[in-house]
Amino acid sequence: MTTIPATSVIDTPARPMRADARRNRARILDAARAVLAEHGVDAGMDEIARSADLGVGTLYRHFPTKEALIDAIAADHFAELAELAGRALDGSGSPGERFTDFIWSAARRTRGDAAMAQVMAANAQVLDRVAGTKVALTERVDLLVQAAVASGELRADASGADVPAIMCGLGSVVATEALGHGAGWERYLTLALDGLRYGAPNVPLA
Amino acid sequence: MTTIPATSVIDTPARPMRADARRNRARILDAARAVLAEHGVDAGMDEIARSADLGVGTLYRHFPTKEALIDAIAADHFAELAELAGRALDGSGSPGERFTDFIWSAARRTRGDAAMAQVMAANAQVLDRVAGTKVALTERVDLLVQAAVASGELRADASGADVPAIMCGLGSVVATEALGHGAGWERYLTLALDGLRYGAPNVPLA
DNA sequence: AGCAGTCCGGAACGACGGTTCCGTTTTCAT
DNA sequence: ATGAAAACGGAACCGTCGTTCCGGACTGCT
Repeated sequence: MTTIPATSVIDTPARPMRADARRNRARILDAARAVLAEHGVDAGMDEIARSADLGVGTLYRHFPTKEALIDAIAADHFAELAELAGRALDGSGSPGERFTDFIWSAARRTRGDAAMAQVMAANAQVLDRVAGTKVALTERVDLLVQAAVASGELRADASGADVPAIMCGLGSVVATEALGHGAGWERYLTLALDGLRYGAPNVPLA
Repeated sequence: MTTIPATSVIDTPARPMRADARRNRARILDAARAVLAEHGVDAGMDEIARSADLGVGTLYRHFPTKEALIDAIAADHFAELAELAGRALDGSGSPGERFTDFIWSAARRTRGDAAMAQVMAANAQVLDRVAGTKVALTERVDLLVQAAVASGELRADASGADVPAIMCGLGSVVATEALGHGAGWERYLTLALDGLRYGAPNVPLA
């Protein structure tokens, strides 16, 4: 009796992707990353398809929806950030230095990517859908912050939850700057980080 | 010889607006403010018209374009902020207290207004078009910051230009929160303000 | 009251962009 | 080599939304 190899219910399909399909999938992701980075989430599917030298139909074969495509790219982005966080954790220097290293590298990565800046800044739905891929990032950020608090370099009440808020603000500063305004995202980050440092006055003036 | 009273070339029209027109204009602005505050700049003209109990045609009689309507409301908003800045200037307390008073009151005003948060956060074109109404605000903010720097309450390199960056970040934190996320805009503002204080470390750790 | 001019209402229009559909092409196992 | 399954291309579709248009209602002056 020939038993069919028991592929678990939800698993990679028995048959691997055809060669051209695999190649095109990669081209779509590359093109989408580039076009979205330049024009933001409002870029059209046609534009992405053209940039990938493919028909729109092919895009929809690989991603059922524009939303799905953006989610996939956002998930990649957060995976990259998690990777950066991991590298910072393994890095040298004091805990505070590791923390700021991470923040600056993450900011540099996000800068110049209009779509990801928009997602960071104001796209809670996307953030929800990629929540799964964000856990690794969140965990590592928590570790970075806790260590820097313990070493006395960050204020005692600093928390990993402050980081998304800062990055969210950064996203919109970047997005505004991309349109020719703003006083510089570096300046913004410096202020925000200084607010997190130990020694910053914690009690509101007023 | 009867001389026509020389109304300057660009002036309020000789004939005042008809009573119903004036009434409806006010209703449009009220409804637009409310609908936009709740649903953000993506709210439809139909929705605004319905909320004002008027036909869309009437909207377009008063504002040639959706853009014009949003600009008008944004201009009002900045006028309000300028008013708040003026009140802070006249207020009591140290220069630093006056500055933080203004920031907090401006933040409270922007919070709960999705459209204005979006405009602050990422709508450079709108910001351009209302640039005229923004000069009063900018001037007063500069005065507030300069005084607080002089009194030693803000870091020496603080500048009025930092305020838009902070408010821009705040806009996107608020926008994200409106969708159920975020660690609290108050927390964000506190961090940002602490970064501006005198005594905040000015030299990057790394 | 009557009239001219102003203003209103809301159906219809047109542009835009995401999505679908199906004839054609490519791949791959036999 | 060959046929069937898988993938591609891109014109057409459809829903949405800003905007226009014009017949009808309303104001305000005489």
